[in-house]
Amino acid sequence: MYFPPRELEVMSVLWRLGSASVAEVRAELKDQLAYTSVLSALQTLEEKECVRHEPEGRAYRYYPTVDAKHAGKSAVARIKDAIFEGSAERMFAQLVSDRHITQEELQRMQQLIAERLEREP
Amino acid sequence: MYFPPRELEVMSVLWRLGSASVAEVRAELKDQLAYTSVLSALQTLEEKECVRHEPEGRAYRYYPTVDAKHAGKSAVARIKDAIFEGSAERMFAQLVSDRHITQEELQRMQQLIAERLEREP
DNA sequence: TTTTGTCAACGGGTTTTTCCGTAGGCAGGT
DNA sequence: ACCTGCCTACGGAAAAACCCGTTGACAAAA
Repeated sequence: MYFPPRELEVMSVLWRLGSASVAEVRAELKDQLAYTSVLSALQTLEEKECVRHEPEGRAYRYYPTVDAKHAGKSAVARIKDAIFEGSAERMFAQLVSDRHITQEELQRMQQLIAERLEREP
Repeated sequence: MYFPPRELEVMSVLWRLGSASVAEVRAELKDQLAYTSVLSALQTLEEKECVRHEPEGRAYRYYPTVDAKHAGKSAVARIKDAIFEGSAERMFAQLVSDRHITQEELQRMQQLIAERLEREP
């Protein structure tokens, strides 16, 4: 599962909103694209069966058919293997080097690890 | 900084080996590509100034000009924002859900978080 | 009814990515 | 000198990605 930049942005909108019309996707994108450009992207994604649509009034409503979790799994694996030499630890180091992670987040991460260590001793 | 699938594989080889000739990159790739296919990928990457080359005997030796760390930073940010709604915590959850992370790795991760929490209380 | 606005479908143009065949250079062996 | 083998450069085909204009449908407003 791989998404080129623009298609990833479109998928991102659908994951965030749950579903969206062409106009709604368009409104969420940073770049100001023509309506038909966004429609094209959605049609491409539909061809790949990553989204589907249902009629809604005169327009279509688009739904993601792959969930963010699944896409995230493969994306993380790809980056981890290609860039961090397969090391989850190194990737993690990059992840937590982010300046604006809250203490609460860090603590919940610790909690997650702790639980996992208890579960598999 | 964004690499399409094939170019990412090539960069991955260069990061892992430090540097490589065309033949060496070719040998590391899973897909069996023609020699000129690998050369093309490297030339494309060179055009984008992501690699450079130096003569070595009759052949060229290619060096990455962007380091894995830098590429990793932008890749992680992109995936985090697009797929995990900007949440480092969610991405982290995906990262540690990997079945074959060792206890030692998990403990070092905890260590990393602990240090960071102490440093910024 | 006419106009206006929104919509999807279609087609086309451009760029990027991917892959490879061919040509030509160059060193080493015969 | 000639051939063999490895190398790069070049060109180009094919597919994918990207972007948008035009068209025709349809409904609501004027």
